Amino acid sequence: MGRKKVKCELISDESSRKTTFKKRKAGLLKKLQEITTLCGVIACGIIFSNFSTKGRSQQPNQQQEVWPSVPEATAVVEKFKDLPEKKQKKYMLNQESLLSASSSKMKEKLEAQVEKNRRLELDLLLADPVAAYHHDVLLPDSGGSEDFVNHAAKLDGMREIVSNKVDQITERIEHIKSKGKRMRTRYS
Amino acid sequence: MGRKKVKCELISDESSRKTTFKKRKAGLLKKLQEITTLCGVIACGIIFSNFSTKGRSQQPNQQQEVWPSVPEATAVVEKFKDLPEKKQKKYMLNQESLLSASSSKMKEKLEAQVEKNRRLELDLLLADPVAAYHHDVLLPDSGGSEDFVNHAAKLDGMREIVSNKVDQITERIEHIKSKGKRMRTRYS
DNA sequence: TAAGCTATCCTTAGATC
DNA sequence: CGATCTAAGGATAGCTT
Repeated sequence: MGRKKVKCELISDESSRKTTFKKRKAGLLKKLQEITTLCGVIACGIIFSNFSTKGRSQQPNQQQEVWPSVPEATAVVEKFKDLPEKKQKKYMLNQESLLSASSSKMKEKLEAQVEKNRRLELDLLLADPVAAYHHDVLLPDSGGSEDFVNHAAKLDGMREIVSNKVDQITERIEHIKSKGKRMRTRYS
Repeated sequence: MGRKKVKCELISDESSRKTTFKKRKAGLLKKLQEITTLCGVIACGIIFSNFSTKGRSQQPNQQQEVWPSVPEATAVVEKFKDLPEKKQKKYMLNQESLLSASSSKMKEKLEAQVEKNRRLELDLLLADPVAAYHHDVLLPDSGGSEDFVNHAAKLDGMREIVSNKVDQITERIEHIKSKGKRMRTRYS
């Protein structure tokens, strides 16, 4: 939109990135308001940003934008959390009946696994490299190109690690899938 | 928008209300995706609707639309819930400010804030962003085929998340590197 | 019922102050 | 910075298939 088309990628210039963020955030929240009113649905939106509010702030400050009011958003969030949990409980029941013949320790193990996965998912987000970028680059303030190079190097290393991890995961998935297929039917 | 302006109130005709909902939902999620990519922020959206999915469904079935993936949205939600209530209120954008914003100012004074605990947590995780995963991937196996199916599905979701992170990191690196060269790349 | 089509209205990138 | 303005690209209401 606007005077020029923009590529769908991170806006490099921080100033315009922040400006764009503010504008788009406003537009987004307005659209949330509209779909809620026009269609009679319940919705909420949560945005976390790390834009510094003060020029020389050395502290990365995490901010959240929420729509609609926090109480309402919280209610929606609770609702959202309820559904998946119920589904999960349902699944757990199936698992129990499936493993009923087995030791209760297996059940515990399964539950622990589910919990671990949940924790892991959260951790992955908290360790978001995007956050890391803000976190890191904002500190040295207007560092020279040296800082950027170092930082880039760090991220490079991180990417390599994560990239390898992706390959490992993919491999494991294939393994598990083939194993699962042999034992059972298929799944998408 | 479209051929005619619509009043900002519930659309009376259920059919067109549903159509509008589908269209606007798509637009909304797209905008979420865009602000995330363009501005490097973390966001999620949750929508509950009651539109019947099947032609002659009589039971009102509540459905949820989530962006991005459920695991990621869950993580954002967790993060949101973690913040103390006071802070939530402080950074809240409510409907009133949104409405009055159309005429003049929708500025939200957001003080700089130090999330020391969160920062520490981030630092720890950043030290080894994939440690948690590593720890987790090893355990599964055993159990029936359902386990494989379930596990594979989870890993699939996880891979998607991690894969996206890789892309983000790559993007960051390019951005930082170009910045380091003092060459502000233009985006067209 | 869903999928395309555009005329229109809306959002917003870039420029100014 | 933040508030405005404006040109352009985007989203979509009402129709058509």
